[in-house]
Amino acid sequence: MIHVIEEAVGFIPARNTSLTPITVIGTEAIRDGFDGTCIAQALNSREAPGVSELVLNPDAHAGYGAPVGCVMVSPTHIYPGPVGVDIKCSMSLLQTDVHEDDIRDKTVRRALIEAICERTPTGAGKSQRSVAKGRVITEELGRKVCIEGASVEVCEALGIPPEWAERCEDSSHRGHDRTTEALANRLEVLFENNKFKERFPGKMRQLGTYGGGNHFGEAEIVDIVNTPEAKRAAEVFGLKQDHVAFLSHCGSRGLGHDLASNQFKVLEKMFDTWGTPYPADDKKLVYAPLGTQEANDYLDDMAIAANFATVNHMLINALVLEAFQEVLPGTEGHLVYFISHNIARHEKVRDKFQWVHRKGATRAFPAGHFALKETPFYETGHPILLPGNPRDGSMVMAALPGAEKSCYSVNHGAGRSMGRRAAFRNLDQKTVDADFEDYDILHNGRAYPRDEAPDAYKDFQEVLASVEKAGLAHGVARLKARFVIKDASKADD
DNA sequence: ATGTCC
Repeated sequence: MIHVIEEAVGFIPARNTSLTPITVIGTEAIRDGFDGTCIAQALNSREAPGVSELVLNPDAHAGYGAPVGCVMVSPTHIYPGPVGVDIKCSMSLLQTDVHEDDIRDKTVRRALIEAICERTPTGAGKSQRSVAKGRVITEELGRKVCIEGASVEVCEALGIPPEWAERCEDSSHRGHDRTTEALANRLEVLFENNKFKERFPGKMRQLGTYGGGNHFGEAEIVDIVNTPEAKRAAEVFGLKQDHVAFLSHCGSRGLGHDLASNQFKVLEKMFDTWGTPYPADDKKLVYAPLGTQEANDYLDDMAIAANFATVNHMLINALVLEAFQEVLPGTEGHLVYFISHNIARHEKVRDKFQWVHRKGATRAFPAGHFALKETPFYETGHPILLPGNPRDGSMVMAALPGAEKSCYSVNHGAGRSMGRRAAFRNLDQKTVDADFEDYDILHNGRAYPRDEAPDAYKDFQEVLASVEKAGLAHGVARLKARFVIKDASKADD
């Protein structure tokens, strides 16, 4: 079914042969590993109205309507499902000046884990502990967070260095008409709903928290790839060889979840009212044609959730830095980058502006891309932050011109190889925990959640090899985990 | 992903 063009590039013909085929990135081992549901979802998504292009990345697996690990492009339609329920789920990396030798001692690492967990809790529904050291999130500030994202005023109110904004893929999102007013207006409409209004203060108190599932914080040792391009990029990114960097994965928490779920419901109702057929009979592929009220509302909700996710990440990084400073006084740190893998962006694809839905996919603009002109990364490409797993490491990459073939996108990590239920059934707790013991990686839980174990995910080296062989990006630095912060409430299930 | 079903 997958036709091979190069070692790690192939295609799947669309069911409707008048459509261009689905681009598939992945070596033979990766291609053989895609499950049937994932391929079916890719075919469904390809034939959905207004979709001009679909890319399946090596980390792809079955998702909500569209596969996690795909890129869906449309000049005319917006698709909430292929953005996902965790709007602007993202990665961020904080580089510290702490040397790896300074955290070799387990006692130091345990103290760091405690100091970080004290400020940035994990788990569903968790809010900030003691409102994270004096930070008070009033309703007014919460509104500003949603409307402005990481603006100077919001950053200053929350103790976030405002200069980190230039280290963001997008530090603030605007509404459907590219104004901030649209978001202010939309928020007023949302507040007319009593449930939203009641839940709003609680949602805002989740700023600076990780949540559950695959979200995590991880202390890493940086190992810069030994090539001239990698060294040059690492210097621009501000990476420090053999020093501790902190990698975070989280998104828009309960707010994004509520806004996304509500949009699915609203659009489904519209489809049913109008008798509009669902793409490939899948309700999860509901859409709104651009220019309609429904599309505008969705784009505004997406921007509000994205702004929240942005400030959430920035605050987590500020709190993590504070935690390091408490345990290791004098620690300095700066944000390397913050980049999403669950968002739709208006980008130039094949010479025209289109909505690029990245569902578990990371933007990959190479050096010289016009959109990077005003950023520090015009000469190198922006950092691409790819979590693998604690045992086998994570990776910082930078895009190559070849990324054009995947609509300037790469994967977002390793990708699941087994579902959560299968992981609980198939993986042995002792074996999972032994990995952490053997590799001397500490974590905050009593046991590591089996559904999040390294072996519940695909072979990260094979995924990375796919990206490199396809010519999409090159490695800049390897990240080696030293401790993990993660919701461990399901570890003993 | 998610006060894991309003």
